[in-house]
Amino acid sequence: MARLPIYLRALVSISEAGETTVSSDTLATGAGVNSAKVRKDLSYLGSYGTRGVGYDVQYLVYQISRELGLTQDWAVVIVGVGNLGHALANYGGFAQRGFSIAALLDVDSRRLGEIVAGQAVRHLDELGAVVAETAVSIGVIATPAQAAQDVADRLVAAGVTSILNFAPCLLVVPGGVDVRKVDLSIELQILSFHEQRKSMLPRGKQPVAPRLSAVPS
Amino acid sequence: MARLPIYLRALVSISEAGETTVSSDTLATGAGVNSAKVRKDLSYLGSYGTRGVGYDVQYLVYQISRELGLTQDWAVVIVGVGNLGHALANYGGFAQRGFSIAALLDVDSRRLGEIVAGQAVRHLDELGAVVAETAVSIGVIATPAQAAQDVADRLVAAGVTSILNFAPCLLVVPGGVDVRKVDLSIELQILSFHEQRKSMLPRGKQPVAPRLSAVPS
DNA sequence: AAAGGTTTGTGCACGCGTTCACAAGGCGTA
DNA sequence: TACGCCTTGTGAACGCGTGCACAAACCTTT
Repeated sequence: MARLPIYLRALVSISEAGETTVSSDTLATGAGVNSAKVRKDLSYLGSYGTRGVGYDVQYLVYQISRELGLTQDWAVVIVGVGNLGHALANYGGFAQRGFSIAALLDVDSRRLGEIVAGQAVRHLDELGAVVAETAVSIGVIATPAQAAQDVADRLVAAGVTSILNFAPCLLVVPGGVDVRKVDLSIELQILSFHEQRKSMLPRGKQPVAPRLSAVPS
Repeated sequence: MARLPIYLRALVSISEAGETTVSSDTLATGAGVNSAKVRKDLSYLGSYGTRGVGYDVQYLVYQISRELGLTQDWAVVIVGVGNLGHALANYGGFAQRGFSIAALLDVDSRRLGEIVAGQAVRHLDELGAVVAETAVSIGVIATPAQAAQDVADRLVAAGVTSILNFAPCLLVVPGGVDVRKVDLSIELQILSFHEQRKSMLPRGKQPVAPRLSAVPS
């Protein structure tokens, strides 16, 4: 389930607050969901809470971590060391959760050799070697859209079976390869949609300036 | 619908390829969904395709842009100018789609005055003034988790009604305020989950190193 | 004008996820 | 030990999104 990481974060927060046990209702509040949903989800992975008491926080953290595969370290390769690639490489949340950056790759010769987050940027052609060395199974694409499909093909060819795609385009990959997409501008467009709905009925604030030509790319 | 931005991107791509008309099947392929879903979605917003031909690309781009509120410019304020804030400020995809950055705010005195993407970083205390000046309705939170709720409260107090949250935490906001969450490490954890499932039955690659202590924060 | 091919629009049924509601069960207290 | 409180686990119904399948409609060709 996609909610397990949310529960995990809430549980860690609760654990840091000194609680040793937690009810489904408390956990649901911390995760922003329904308590019945929490119980169903936890029962799905054969959980063991005690009726009348709740769940043991530490035990639950371990169980979810194990289910998510976080009891192991995963090697990640980041392709594309632009603004976003820099931010991802320097983002501390990865190492904390057992994701180590095996390499930073790019094709721009001006970026090669640059030290980012303690690693030298290497050329994309070294992808095969990197994957072979460190058993990389997760690739992160932080390139422009037009390069993304080629990078994805290379990742798949090198044996990477999970891809996190930040490029604003559709990737086609063979079966057995998981792709998750994060598109910043789509998130903003969805917010824009809601803003517009809000400005319909109630006399709300208007946007900065109307535009007549609406052909975004 | 949350799929409209995807259709829009596919349509723009198709338009750039020189096509003036498009069938639901072609659009579905470009968006990675089912053709029936495309037709349902488009009919929902009172679309006008012609049977036997398809949809007029330009007209559809305009209709979807209007529905999403992209015929207007929206002012966005970015709070937190760390690695991620830098990347967001420099990300070209925003301006292209009618989102202009009204201000970059932070509380770290060392960052104040720094020029990022053509703008000087201002102090978070100026939020009220910024919102009043430029009618900001969308706020982006790119701060550490512990500061996120406070920033969200300030945004709401200043009149911002849509928030894009990159901080890994749950935000509580009053009704009428939309929050969308983007959590990079959760995406990786979901991929980790799938990787682990893959390594179960088939004798697949193993992760770099097993970890015994699994208490991410 | 008529026929054939193509594509939209949509009624309908299937399936999944969500939620309610309650029985089962543990813990504390007397 | 018995009683009452609290919380889990889950059966069942509800609702929604998805996809199928087909009629309606348009264009092209003859």
